[in-house]
Amino acid sequence: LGSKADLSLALRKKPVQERSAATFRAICEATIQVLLAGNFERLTTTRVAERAGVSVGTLYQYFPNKNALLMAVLTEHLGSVVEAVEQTCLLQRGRRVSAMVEAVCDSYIDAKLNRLDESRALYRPTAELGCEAVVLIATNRACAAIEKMLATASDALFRDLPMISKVLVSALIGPMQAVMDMGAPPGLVRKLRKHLVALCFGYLNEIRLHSKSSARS
Amino acid sequence: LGSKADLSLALRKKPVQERSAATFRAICEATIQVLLAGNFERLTTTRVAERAGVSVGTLYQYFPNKNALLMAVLTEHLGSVVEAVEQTCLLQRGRRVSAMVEAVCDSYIDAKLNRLDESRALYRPTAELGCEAVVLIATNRACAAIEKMLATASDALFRDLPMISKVLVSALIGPMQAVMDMGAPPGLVRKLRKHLVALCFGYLNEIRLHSKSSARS
DNA sequence: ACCTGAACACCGTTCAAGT
DNA sequence: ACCTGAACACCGTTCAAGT
Repeated sequence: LGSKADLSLALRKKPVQERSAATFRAICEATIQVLLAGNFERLTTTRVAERAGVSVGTLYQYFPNKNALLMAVLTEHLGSVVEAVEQTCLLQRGRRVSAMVEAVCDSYIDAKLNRLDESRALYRPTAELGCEAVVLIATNRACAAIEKMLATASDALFRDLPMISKVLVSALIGPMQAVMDMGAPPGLVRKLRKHLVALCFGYLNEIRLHSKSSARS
Repeated sequence: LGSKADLSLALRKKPVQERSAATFRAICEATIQVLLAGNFERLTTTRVAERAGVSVGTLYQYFPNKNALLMAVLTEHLGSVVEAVEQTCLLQRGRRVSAMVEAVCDSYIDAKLNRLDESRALYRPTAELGCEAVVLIATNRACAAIEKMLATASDALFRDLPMISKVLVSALIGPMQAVMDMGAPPGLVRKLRKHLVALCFGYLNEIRLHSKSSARS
């Protein structure tokens, strides 16, 4: 037995054959089931395998460790959210800043709400080792999309768009998460929409290149 | 042996006597040491006890479980950050919004940077069970402080300050965390300062009650 | 080629026994 | 009053053996 934990998240087998693909999916779905059922601590390789109807050994044929199992599911989840944002960004190219901000905020919120349970179950262990890497990939994709969109704005010019997009993305995540932790009641979500738009729009208005500078400080 | 985990975070013994207080502190310090030394997975009750020069049993006289140990350290860390922000908020009462925003952002960033290593080591397991509760207490304190300060602003009026302060706090955490995950290089920190100010100021400018409304959408 | 499940190492937690 | 450390339950992971 190696003393160092295998931290690689790469899967051991891609669904090479017909039957094994079903097993693979069953394990992934069982993971979400177990996660939704109980606390994060209830997530046990044995329990997942049991729920998937296979033995532990089978699980370890496809995933190198428990974390990889969790990350696979998280990757899938984040991917679907990012995809929604990317779509919106494409559609908004050439529009005015206010339209862009509203559309992106809406699509982000909606994508999250579509999978509220999954998202809440998944964000508990988000800060685990190896998870940051996965989250970073997702946020980088979102940043790239937002960056390119903003570069095409018809009514504003920006300096340092890489930084601006990173601030926007990371600033949006916190309030969204907070609202979801409170169960995302509709009234609060409505308020959140308005405030996130104000946050983004106010920020962009503040750091955009002004022709006439508004004195401050 | 009870099958349910003891999730209570309450300490079992407050430093009742002279000697035991030293033991208590030793365990807390050992926890940070172990955390700073290796990965989060290296944090083991046995290892912490060993480093503190006591046996595992002694550790469990003071902390009901491993999580409580972690939370005690995190609480201390977050408390010091919040305290800095609270101080600044008091000092800024009655000032203009721009001054408030700059001062609060600075104090938040500085408080975090003062304990950069600790903060980075601590935020790995932040999303663990029971941690959210502790984080919530800290953010609620920060929100209350910011809310009261904003209510005294000389140049602006706000509606729904509870919501506004919550958005501000949770929006600031993300970008800050991202920069710290990158090691917080000075150049990036400088940029962060500017961008967080712009984020807060732009947002507040956007949602404050206007006398003359600037047309949007 | 894929699956099984007993076996191993290790960790959180306890408790009878020590001083 | 405080500490010890062997003991217990349980979990992640493996691997020889099965089909």
